[in-house]
Amino acid sequence: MPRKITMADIADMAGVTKSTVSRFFNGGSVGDATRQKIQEIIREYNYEPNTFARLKARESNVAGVVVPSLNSKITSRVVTSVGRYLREQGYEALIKDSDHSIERELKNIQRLMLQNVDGILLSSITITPEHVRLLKDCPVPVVVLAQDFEQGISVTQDDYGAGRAMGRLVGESHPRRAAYLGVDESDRAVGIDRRQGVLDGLREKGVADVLTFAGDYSYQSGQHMTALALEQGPVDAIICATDRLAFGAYRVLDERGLRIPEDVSVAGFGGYDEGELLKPRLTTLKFDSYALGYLGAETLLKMVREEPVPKKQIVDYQMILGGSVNMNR
Amino acid sequence: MPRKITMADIADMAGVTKSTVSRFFNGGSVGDATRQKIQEIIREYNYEPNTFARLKARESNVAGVVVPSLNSKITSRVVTSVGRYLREQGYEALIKDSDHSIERELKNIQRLMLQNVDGILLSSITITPEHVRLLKDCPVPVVVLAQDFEQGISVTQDDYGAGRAMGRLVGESHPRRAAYLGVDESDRAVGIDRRQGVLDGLREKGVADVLTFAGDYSYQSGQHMTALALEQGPVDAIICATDRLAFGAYRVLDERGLRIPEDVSVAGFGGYDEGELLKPRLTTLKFDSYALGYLGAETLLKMVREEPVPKKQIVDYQMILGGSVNMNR
DNA sequence: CTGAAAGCGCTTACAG
DNA sequence: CTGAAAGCGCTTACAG
Repeated sequence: MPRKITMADIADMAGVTKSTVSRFFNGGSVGDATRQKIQEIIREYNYEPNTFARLKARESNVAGVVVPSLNSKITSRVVTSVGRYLREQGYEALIKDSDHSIERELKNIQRLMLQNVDGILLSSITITPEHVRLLKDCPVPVVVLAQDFEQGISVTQDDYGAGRAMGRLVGESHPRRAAYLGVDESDRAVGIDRRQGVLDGLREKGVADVLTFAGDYSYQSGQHMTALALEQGPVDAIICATDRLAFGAYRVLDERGLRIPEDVSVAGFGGYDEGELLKPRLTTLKFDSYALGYLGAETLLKMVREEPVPKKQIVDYQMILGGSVNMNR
Repeated sequence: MPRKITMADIADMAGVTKSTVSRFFNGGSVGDATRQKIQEIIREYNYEPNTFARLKARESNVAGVVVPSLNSKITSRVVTSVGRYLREQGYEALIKDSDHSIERELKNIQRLMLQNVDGILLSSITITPEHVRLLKDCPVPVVVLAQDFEQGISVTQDDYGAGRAMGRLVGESHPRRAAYLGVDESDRAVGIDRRQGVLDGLREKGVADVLTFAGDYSYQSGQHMTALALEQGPVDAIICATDRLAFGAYRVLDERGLRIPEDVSVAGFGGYDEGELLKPRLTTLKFDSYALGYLGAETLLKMVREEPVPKKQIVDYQMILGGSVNMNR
């Protein structure tokens, strides 16, 4: 296998020192003839400097991106969007997947802090006191995505407001008894804020009898919680913390011969394309995940450049009306 | 903001030189008392060495992973699986998303080659002559995922065989006229091999009248190609290169009042969970993407250790029988 | 077991 | 405009 080509090799071939080649890449002054020559050689060898060897550079032009998983639709949207913005700005994304483990998440943050990244985008599973302690000593700017972060800068979704909007919408259908299929409170944004919004929205419309459940984010969990809800007697409406959970609800309701929305209304959060495939189409609420990623990355780079940024930004959401909520009652 | 802590800082605090701290981390000989002391200090400061500063190390313990997109279900499964294996082995994944651009993919490969990674996992959009040229000069081992790679090592799916199995299955339903909704030939595995398998499988069962289409991987494309197929007269069976395309077919057939499978059989590839939600459930074929990632990573690390590896490995697939193919004809 | 020194691939003042 | 030198955070022979 061939040896790796380095900046020194390029310099030799161009008959200059690596100082000059380095300046060529970093926008320092380089003579026209020299520039030509270097240009030719790097093209021939397809050379690009090793970003990670820039140990002495003031800026590394690398941003760390910590994500809870690479398997989630929402996260995929966020990192794709973050990646695009960073690329446009000449930055590279260093993606760290925590694979659903909070210890790995903390470790990932810890590592990035000591690596030469210019900043960190943290799409956290949940912000624990350990997170706060760790981030307090962070030598580079941090932007938290999709979770509130009192101690610093965040770009979030209005989980409470969205929940409330959905609660009201479903409340309009006047269910006698509703169920909320949620997730564990360790995820503050979804587990607590979103749920509270839904409950408040329902109450505003006079719906007070609400069963609440908490599971994980899986399709199976949606099925399981739906079954649990039905065991406790008749339910008119099921609001699910995510579309995937709603998919599970659809299946169980179908198995039991319960019609949507005539017998039971169903609603979700997420706006997954697949909701469109259901009969009836799922009523859901879609957060602008692309905006979340974009704004997060933009805010981080502003912080790197020491420009002022808002402490908190909230992205928009959009209600997608399917036919799964009974509006004729 | 606090300064970054470095190995030299740790060494100072422990009253030794950084040589010793480095040996501590890399398994060199360190006295018991010294070991204790260093242990304490790194715990207190949560220190971990900067992986990317290991410029002189023989091995970086980093593997590059190039993916066409972070938005695809299959890719998500593959990188999750790759990440898990690498982590178990004390390796780190450096993920490079090409965001559907072949130029970016080449650039990503190029960059990784010059960065200090021990090897590269390439989940390529397609292998072009440029890929071959570039990879020929690669200073580190490369494993190609999900595409044949004559010039080197690959872990693939049996796209042809899987296509043929599906072709035969649908052929058993004796459609008078079938349609295949595919993708561009630039993706060799899916665009050519899978399609050819389907066509051959159908032919084996006596189905020769097959309309073929090519689009992209989107839901919209599935709808569009289905509409095109129906314009050309009645069609009994639609085989789609991916489940997403099949979702599009479902929608259009539904809109036209055509029943699945009574009027038209539909089949896909992918085994997405969402196929289960459809009525009837989608008949689909699922490749073992987790095995693909796992084996790919395992093979790469073997190559790094200069152990022998097979030139080509093929992962298994599984037929998932839904109710979308009419078996009563 | 431990340290001094050289070096990895790059960047940055500082001279000239 | 260009180069020599020092340095980034780490690793590795080589002495002792």
